[in-house]
Amino acid sequence: MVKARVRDRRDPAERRAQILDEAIRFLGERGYHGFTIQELAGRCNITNGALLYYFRSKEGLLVAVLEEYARSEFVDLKTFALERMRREGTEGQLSFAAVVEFMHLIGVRTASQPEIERLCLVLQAEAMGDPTHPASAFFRDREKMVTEGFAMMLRPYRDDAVELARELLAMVEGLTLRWLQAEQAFDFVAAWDRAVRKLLA
Amino acid sequence: MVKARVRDRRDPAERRAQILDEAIRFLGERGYHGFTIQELAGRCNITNGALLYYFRSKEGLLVAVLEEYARSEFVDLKTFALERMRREGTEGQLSFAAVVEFMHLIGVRTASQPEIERLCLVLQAEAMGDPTHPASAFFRDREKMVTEGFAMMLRPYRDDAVELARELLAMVEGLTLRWLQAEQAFDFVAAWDRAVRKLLA
Amino acid sequence: MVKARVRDRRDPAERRAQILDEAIRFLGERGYHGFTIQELAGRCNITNGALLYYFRSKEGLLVAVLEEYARSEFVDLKTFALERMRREGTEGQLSFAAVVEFMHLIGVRTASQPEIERLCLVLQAEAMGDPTHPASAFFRDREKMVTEGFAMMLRPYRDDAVELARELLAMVEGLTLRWLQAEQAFDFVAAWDRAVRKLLA
Amino acid sequence: MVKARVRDRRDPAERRAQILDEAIRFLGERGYHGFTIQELAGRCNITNGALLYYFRSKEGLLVAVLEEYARSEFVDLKTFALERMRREGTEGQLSFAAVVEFMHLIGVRTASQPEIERLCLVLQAEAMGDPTHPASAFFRDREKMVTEGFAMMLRPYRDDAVELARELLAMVEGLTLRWLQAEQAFDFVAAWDRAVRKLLA
DNA sequence: TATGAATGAGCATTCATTCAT
DNA sequence: GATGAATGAATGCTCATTCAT
Repeated sequence: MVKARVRDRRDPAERRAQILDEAIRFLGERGYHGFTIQELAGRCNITNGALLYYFRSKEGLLVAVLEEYARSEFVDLKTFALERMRREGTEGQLSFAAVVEFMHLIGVRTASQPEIERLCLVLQAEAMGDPTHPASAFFRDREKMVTEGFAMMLRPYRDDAVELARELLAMVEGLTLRWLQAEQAFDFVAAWDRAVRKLLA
Repeated sequence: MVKARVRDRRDPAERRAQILDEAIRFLGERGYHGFTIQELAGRCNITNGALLYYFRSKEGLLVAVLEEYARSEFVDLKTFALERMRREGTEGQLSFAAVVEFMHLIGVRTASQPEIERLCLVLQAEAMGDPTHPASAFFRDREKMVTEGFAMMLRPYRDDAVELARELLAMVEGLTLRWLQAEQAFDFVAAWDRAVRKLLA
Repeated sequence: MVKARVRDRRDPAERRAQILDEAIRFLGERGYHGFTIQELAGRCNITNGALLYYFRSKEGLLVAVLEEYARSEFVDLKTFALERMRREGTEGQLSFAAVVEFMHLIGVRTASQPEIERLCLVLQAEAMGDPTHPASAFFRDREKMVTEGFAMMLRPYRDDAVELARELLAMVEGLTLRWLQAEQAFDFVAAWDRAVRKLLA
Repeated sequence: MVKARVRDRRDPAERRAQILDEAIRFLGERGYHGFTIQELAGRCNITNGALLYYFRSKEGLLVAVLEEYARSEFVDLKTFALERMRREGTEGQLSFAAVVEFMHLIGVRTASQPEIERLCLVLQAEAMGDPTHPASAFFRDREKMVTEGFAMMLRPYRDDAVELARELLAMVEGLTLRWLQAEQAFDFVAAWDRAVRKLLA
């Protein structure tokens, strides 16, 4: 309006990253339907026009956030798995000890990025019952991929790999939910490690 | 001319129930921010004015849905617990066998009302990061109540009652999430019973 | 809704009077555009349906209020004038002393019914610039009638009867406005009598 | 297809002024409760969204109009008073001749801006009986300020300064009311000057 | 790159009015 | 006479998106 905001020119990549970062937090708080371009732009100290210059639409922004999320997860976890397999000389298979360590790593990762976990949980829940939700396909695919990934890891050591995979995944998500709900009032990694031990017993 | 809606007068209690029922489904699909009074009214074949005649506001409707949910849960589970305690002659304490049965009952209940479970999950996630969400207080309170309730049940039999309660609750919610995500593609009750056995082992 | 209001059957004339009375107060507070049938019905402890049974529409109610107002004013003032003329044996003409007394009576009347005066002022202002206002014609006519009435009274004693009439009328209304604005903080009759003396000097 | 509104970009200050100008007229016609953002936008040939871009809400618009009104009145009248005091070398006091001239100036001002005067009258009446009206405080304060201002001016020359102030103010407002009601059918300035002479006699 | 004025569609809510009971 | 469920048309306001600068 009459604000006379100072024009704040920045490096495009940097700005994109800033928006993405703020978007993760904000989307995690409000969900896709509850957040607004306008307010997100405000949090980034830019105008809504500028924001839409980087992400063509609200949905475009969501997709970018989701892609960034998938990429970072892939990098962290896959890197670990590949690295381990190379070291152990096994091909496409992790030792049982490595599987346990992998589970632990998941816990550490989760505990270290509560905002991203919240985002994931909120969007997943929002998209769950609604096939028209722009994140619907993403989470349906992810569900399948991740279950199969876990099952494959466990198959050499258990007959009930699929059920076990399901239990482990249910536990991480359920525990994360309670952890965030309780405002991180308990030690997530400890709780998760304990639960893993029981489920893998 | 597409109008020609016939005035459709109904018994108030019946209409209220109809709206509530439709609202549970719709809220579970879209969440609080994603659903609109307009469309819900359409699904009920009434005007938005008529809907707001029964529930003074969007938030009022949500509260009514939540209250209905809490009431029905309370009736089902508390009834079982009290009945059991009476039969067993114990006071304020369930036998271990009854606790196991109680867990089973929870699974059966969950599997029998997927829409309500979805509603609960979606709203909980939506409200999680946002203290201004109209369901925020409800789920914060519920979290505490339910954790304490579980812990109390388990205390006579385990030293780690609180942690165990947390694990069990995380498991139901996580399993429900996956079950709904996978469009109920696996046997929920069996999966839950199996997980309970492991966690209580 | 679920209120179970007790059916409160009453004598029609009495009910009509009750509604009219409440309507004068409420219309005076909010004006025609600012008041709602719903709230007025609430103040009368009946349903909006019942209210519209007596006055077919919002506009109908306004007209009834205006008619009642005009009737009561006519009765009070005209009665005095006619009575005086009869006593003085003059025909269609008041003695100067009677005119002064008439002015005083107007002041007393005004001071005795602030709600009605507020109603009149509010509706008049509201209707002033808006020919589509349902009270527009009423106040246009009244303006003419009342100015001519005053001028006629004064003509035998003054050459500038029209201007004087205007001044007197402007003064009553202006004084009433300030009196109501100031929440009746000064003696209206005294102020008016004083002003009349000056203007008639 | 009736759309085809051409995007009409304008200088913000100019647009604001245009809206304010149109708002004064429209508010004066319908009052706060009777006017709609929608129709005002139509008169300005913009969408209601654009209008609310300049004034955040209906109430915000009213406040802006009132502020503009107060500012312009202050400038016109205070300027005259200060200028006069400077010329006459008196401090904080106007000569009696200047007071008379000041009254005349008020009349000229009033006659020159019927729309603004109507606005003021309509809003004042509307707000009079209703403490929740957004202009309520404004007119309550103004009432006090203006009465005291007049009284102060008159105090050096009269013992009954307060009563006299009241009479003068009642007269301007009453006369304005009749002038607007009668669609400006008489010479306002002449009528007011005449009345002032009588009241100051 | 970024701004910010403007649009158009949509949303929750209000309200006068109707009408079966 | 009176109730209250239901309608339909507004109304203020929000918001994703466009676009000239």
